[in-house]
Amino acid sequence: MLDVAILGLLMDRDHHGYEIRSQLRERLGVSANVSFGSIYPALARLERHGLVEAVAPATPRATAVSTGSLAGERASLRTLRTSAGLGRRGRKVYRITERGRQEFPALLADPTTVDDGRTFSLRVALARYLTPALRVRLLERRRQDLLERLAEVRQGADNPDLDPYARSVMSHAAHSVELDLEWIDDLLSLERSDSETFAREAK
Amino acid sequence: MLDVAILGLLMDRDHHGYEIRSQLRERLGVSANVSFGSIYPALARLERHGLVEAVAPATPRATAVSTGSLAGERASLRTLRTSAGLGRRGRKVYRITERGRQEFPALLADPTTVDDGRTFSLRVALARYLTPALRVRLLERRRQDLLERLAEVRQGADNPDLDPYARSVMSHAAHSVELDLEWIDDLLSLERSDSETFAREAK
DNA sequence: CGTCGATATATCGAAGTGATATGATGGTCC
DNA sequence: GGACCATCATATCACTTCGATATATCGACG
Repeated sequence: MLDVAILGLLMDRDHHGYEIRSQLRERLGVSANVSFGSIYPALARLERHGLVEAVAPATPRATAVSTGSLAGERASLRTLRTSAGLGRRGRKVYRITERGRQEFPALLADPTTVDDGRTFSLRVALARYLTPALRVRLLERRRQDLLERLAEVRQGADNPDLDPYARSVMSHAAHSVELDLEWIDDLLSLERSDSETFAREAK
Repeated sequence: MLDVAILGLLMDRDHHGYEIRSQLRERLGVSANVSFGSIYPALARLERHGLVEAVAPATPRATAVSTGSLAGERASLRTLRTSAGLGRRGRKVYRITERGRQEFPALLADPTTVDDGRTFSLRVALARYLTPALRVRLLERRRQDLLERLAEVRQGADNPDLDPYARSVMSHAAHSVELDLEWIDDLLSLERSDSETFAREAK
């Protein structure tokens, strides 16, 4: 799902790898610091698949092709780095390609992957790129999963075989799932009132 | 942290791999189904390190060393499987070793690893194996982390740059963290009232 | 008798983590 | 002006975990 998150950020504007990490926290609500050991390979992967591309920095200034002077060699080195997408300060800025833009909504909506808490939050954070119908499907699928999970943890919370600490974990998990369900129900009612508004306006 | 979870289950009683997966959900509150692709390698790892060992099943019955008859070959096959810890139906039951028992509390309390939600819940579910002082340290460390996280997500919830969906994710994250903090504060006050009770009794 | 669903172990490639290395940039203190 | 340090930035490594897949056994059902 990291690929989707990165594409989601690039839909807005270009980013380099280091920046993506902070943006994941600040804009998409990802709680853990995603490691660079996953971000850089992910960018390379996306580039290989043609969904993103490295862009030349704002100040390319790599015009000099002077003869073999020391300054010339420096310039040609700079040109090399620039052509590879390496800008000032060694930054490598990525842009989403046209193909990336086209395929992103399908990746975001992909119904074959089952959501856990993290991927679901990520998808909601990017939900503006989904159609209203896909948003509702996303929310209702998660709602079903949470209802099943709620039954499980409630059973655990009442299980006298468990010691007080384990029961406390179960009971807190139940409250946490209940909070999630309230959130989802709020989002669902917003979706429905939006579509009503739309229906009324269409009349 | 899977190793700690498995050892925690084995502290109670022997288990085989397949069973461990269900027990993680039922007794330790792990929400995602941990894949067998991590459980079996984890058991092999723990066995290699001498923290767990395969046990012979309840009905070993591997006495026959008859000559090369067909029945004899079957029996020797059975013996082979039995000696490797493979019981009836191919089950491989594991037991925690004495060394495993000794090292488990230190692994569970390990202060060098930073908790996310999953590892923290896991540790609380196994908190009966910690001393009261280590329990309090665990809870207070997590409390600090959550306070920092709360400031972050509250900022995100108020950030007008974000669209309504992303803000909703941030706002729900804030509520969720608040719920976690209430839980931790409850657990902490329980720890303190327990130690008071102990202090009173010691008088 | 066959076969279907649950039990059970095992392995593979891909993806993520945490640690570590390396270097450029910008600010500050004397 | 220059020495120095924190931050910014990319990259790579070994190890862990995941998701999919293969395989075999057991019990129940018609």
